[in-house]
Amino acid sequence: MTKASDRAYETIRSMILSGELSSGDALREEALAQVCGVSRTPVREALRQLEADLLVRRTESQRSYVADWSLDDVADAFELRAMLEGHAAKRAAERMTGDIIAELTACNAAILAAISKSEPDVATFLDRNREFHAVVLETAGSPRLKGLLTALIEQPVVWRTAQHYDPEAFKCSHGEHADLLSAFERRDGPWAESIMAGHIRRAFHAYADAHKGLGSARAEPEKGAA
Amino acid sequence: MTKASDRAYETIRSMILSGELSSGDALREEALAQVCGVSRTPVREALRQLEADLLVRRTESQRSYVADWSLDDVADAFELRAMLEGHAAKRAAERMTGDIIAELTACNAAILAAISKSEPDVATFLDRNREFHAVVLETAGSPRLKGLLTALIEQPVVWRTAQHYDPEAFKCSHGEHADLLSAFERRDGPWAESIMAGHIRRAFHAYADAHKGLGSARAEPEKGAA
DNA sequence: CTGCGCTTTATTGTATACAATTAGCGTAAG
DNA sequence: CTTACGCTAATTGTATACAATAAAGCGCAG
Repeated sequence: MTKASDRAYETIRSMILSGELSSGDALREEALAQVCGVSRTPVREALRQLEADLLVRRTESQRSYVADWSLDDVADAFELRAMLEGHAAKRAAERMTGDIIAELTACNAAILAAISKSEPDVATFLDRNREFHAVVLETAGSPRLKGLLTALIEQPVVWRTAQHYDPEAFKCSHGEHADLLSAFERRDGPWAESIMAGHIRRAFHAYADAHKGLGSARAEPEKGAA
Repeated sequence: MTKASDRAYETIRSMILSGELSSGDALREEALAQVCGVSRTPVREALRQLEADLLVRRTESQRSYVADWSLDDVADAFELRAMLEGHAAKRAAERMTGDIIAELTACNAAILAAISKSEPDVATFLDRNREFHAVVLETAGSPRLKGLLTALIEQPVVWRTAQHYDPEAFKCSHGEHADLLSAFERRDGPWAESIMAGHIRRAFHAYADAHKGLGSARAEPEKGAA
């Protein structure tokens, strides 16, 4: 996207993810246009994209609202993600090269460094973690899989649970990445698939534990990392 | 969507599916606006949607072209579809009710009737087949899965292979639906998953056979049915 | 003849005005 | 008191004008 619509997209998205807008809030184009400092046209485009991202829902009468994510919705998303990213890992293992293994190894080393500090560097962890998964997805070599997963990963639920991670959980995530690298080195697709699926499911349970007691009440936009 | 943008979407979509526009053709907003009898605004919206459907691709410089589907692309799409629809079938089996089984049974009976004529009624076959899969997907009860699969099913490749079907292939498709019903009656999720995945893969091979010899050359927009 | 860079032209991005639709509310009838 | 109808205001959809940007054509220099 280009300048204005991109700006609108990022602005609205961060307003949703930060909690400045809550689930169910109405999104009026005119108001958003003013907030973003652009006209309604790029705002409309951004809303379409956010709708595709499932961060925004539109009623039959074309009005937009911040989507609400029940725990069931979150579980649904994670289940699909586990399946699709597992599949991606399997394909990646079959197509793996030494260069990419090196890249992933470096990435996971950066993750280890970030979480080994006295005060874990969560931002770096999230960035590198995202990069790790992106490289795997790229290596899977399926444009459609990439498209589907991108929509699924870039979601509200997935972005603050890392805050709740204890040192144990960080190490666990790093260790699973290392296991994945072992599977990649051996070109063992099914193994990679199992590890990745488990990796994502663990992330879900970390999220669910942090929210237990809420039942199926709407989930606040929280971040979690796989 | 509303009148104008919907009209633009349908018009452009059918131009692509019918072959009036071929793979790689440039899609200029102004020209399309005139063809559709609307302004550029709804055309732009339609193009965004078609891009999400993967019928249209956009370059980095925001120009739109009719997407080209190599045999590899088609295989990629079918593989994902097999996995996701298999998953949907499994979930559907776990959530199955008598009413829905009755609905699916009626649907498959209509399919049998359509293909039992001296001249198979392909249009009815396609409609009912689509309905059958839609009901299964609905029963799976996962909004996200539904979203992902809808994007994957409504695709160019999938819409004319049924023309190439011989009576055998039609019967095969009907028989697999019947098997699926057996699995649903027994609430056997894994069985349903296997059948559905095989069902989709068979459809892919029907497509591939009809196009063998083309190598990875671009695939004409053809229809195939699962 | 070829390659680079500028000018021109085509195409898309954005803003704004206006039309159409929808929701919200008040009023009046049952 | 409830409900149904209709009016008003708010919101989205569409068209069009203008701005920005990228492609294409042309000329000039090497």
